[in-house]
Amino acid sequence: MAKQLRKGTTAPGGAPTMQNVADLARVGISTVSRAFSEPDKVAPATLARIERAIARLNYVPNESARTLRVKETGRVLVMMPEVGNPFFGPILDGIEEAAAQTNRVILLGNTRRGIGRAGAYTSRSYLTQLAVGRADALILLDGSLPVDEGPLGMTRGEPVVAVSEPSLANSVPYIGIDNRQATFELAMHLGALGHRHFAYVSCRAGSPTAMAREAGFRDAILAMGLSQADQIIERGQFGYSSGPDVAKRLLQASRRPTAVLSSDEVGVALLCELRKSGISVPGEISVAGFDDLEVAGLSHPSLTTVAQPRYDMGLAAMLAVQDKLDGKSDRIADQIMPHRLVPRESSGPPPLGNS
Amino acid sequence: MAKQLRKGTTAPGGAPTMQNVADLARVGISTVSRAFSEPDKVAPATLARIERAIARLNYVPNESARTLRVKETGRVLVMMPEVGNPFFGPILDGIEEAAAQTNRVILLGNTRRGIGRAGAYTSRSYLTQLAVGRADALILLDGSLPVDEGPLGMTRGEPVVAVSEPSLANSVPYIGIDNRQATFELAMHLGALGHRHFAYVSCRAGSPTAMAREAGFRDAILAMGLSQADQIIERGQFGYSSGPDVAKRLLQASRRPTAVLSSDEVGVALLCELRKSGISVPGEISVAGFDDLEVAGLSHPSLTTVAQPRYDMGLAAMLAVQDKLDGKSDRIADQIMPHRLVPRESSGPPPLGNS
DNA sequence: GGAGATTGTGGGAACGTTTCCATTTTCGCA
DNA sequence: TGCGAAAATGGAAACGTTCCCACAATCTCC
Repeated sequence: MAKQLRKGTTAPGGAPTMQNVADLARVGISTVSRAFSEPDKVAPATLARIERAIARLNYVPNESARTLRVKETGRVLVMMPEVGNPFFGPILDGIEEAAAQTNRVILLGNTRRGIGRAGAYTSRSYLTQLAVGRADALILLDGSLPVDEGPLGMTRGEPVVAVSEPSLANSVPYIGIDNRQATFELAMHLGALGHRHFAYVSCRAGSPTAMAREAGFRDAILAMGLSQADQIIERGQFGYSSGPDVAKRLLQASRRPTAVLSSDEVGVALLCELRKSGISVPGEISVAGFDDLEVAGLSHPSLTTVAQPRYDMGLAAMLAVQDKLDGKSDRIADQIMPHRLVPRESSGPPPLGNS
Repeated sequence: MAKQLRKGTTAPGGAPTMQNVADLARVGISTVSRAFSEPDKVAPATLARIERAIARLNYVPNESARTLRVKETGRVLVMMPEVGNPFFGPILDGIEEAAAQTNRVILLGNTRRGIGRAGAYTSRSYLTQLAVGRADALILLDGSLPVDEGPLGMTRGEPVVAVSEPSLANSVPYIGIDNRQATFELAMHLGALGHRHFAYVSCRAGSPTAMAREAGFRDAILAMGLSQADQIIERGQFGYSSGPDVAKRLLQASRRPTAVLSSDEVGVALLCELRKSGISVPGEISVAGFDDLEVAGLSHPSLTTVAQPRYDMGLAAMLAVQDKLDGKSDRIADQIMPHRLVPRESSGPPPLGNS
């Protein structure tokens, strides 16, 4: 009942509060708050006392209380189709790097389960559930996510940006390479080696990226003056596991291609399969991938591919988002990043008499 | 000035609030709250009205306000040394899977920058900064992080668990394989093929995992009745890039080993290097990795290795954490998960006359 | 040496929930 | 019909910040 517990004193049960710091430093609570936000508006002596109190109490500001007032979470939601996919690794790394610079934090979301992962009886999508009030911005690594779904969607003006794969929702800025041009160059590289019969294996068919690449392939066919009819196009959702399947179909084709374009995963799997069948690469068939995953450089033969600056893409995305959040810009602009053709052992001239 | 705006009415500026829902549904605010937490204690008719209001207003509960009251964030912090490393992919995937089941969310932290990433003038570590009040639990994918650092560290009783790599801090439960036993088996596998001269390349030297594996290797040497002196042990931090280096040193050794044990990364890089030098694998040298990364199965020759159930490890870790959070258990127990020896093409009998 | 500016400080009202408690309504049953 | 119990409901006090405002103390300058 004594005076000393007039104001809560030192942390009773839970974590120490700002009030506790204020009491210990013999100042008002608003002065403590000020010490954090505008230290130079606090007298040096007072500041010192407050700092000491903070250290003694081991005080850490309560983030929820702050967020409740200020309406900024310091979190950025990153949605991706598979957390485990190595393709996303460097992107995530870049995002994290930028986030760290402003003490922001990454919230990880998985689109695998798609929509409808709502709790209770709010019939909102997982995305919305997760996003509204839980993060300040959204970085999409999966274009198929319906961002502007619902009456409001998550779009209360929070920055949204799509990385590496354009969003199906229009009006979402895109940061990534020019897939069409990149594929065009890759195909032309093979063409320059002498190839005339191509197979194009499209992964994640239907996605804007897949379509852009396919278009780039067609551009090249046209540019080489070849007949579209001669070129095989396979579509589907292929991973490492599809090697045997794809290989079989390609080899059975009435007119066997001398060059195959696809993804790094399919490419490497294909390499394995062709070796088993005793078909030499690039002697009989050239193979090219896409993305320049680590594995492309380590396979045998090493895989010709196109490198995307994945780390930089992640970095750029997060920086753009932060600029918008911090009011340094009011719109996120599309950013086309440079790709790089990486010719390796798996591409070479076609067998003689087969041009 | 009219009566209708007696209670804030419909969302003026920001997001709709629970009060707005209450007004629209013509009930008290506590009834709305109850509708969420104990729907069966609310009259069906009332419930229906509330649901309709929620739908109409597009209401989503404010998480910060809830957290402020209830002191549960629904977030779990996952700290890892490199976000981009493919080894962590499946682990993260498992964690995410389990998290999704209870509507929890993953906060990603990077230990790369280590300690000292504090903001303002709280001299707390990044970890503590991040953890206290920002997450309900911590999953460590990097044993070297000093969890119990500081007067309190983050340890206010929040569940902590180390996955795949034991924490240097004692008292942190470990979920992962028995690295010593696994390496022992791997070495014995090579021994059974006839090998007598080994090289062991230790990665991330100094970590508990590395030490356990090295111990397992020594166990095997002993079990085979071989002299320790004959066996080469290299230590360091090796990634894919170390192939040439490691290869050179091994081949220069006074007594060239016929079998090399290391990680998948080093193993694959080594394979590349040996091929370039015209040394046949496994004809002249057998190579074994560890972890069974995707690349191990795709390299040429495919790499003998030990598989860890990474997805299951992540899943188990998150489940254990959640059980503790939800009061279903009061201690997280160590969990040794089963590993699996994966013999592939890169291991075979030593060259004749070299046993 | 006093008026007005400047600097430093503290009080208290939000922010949007949850939860305790009190109150009102409904129901079961004699 | 009436009485107690049970079921529904609403009011209001936290939770720990931030920030507007008011007040006090110290300067500045003629």
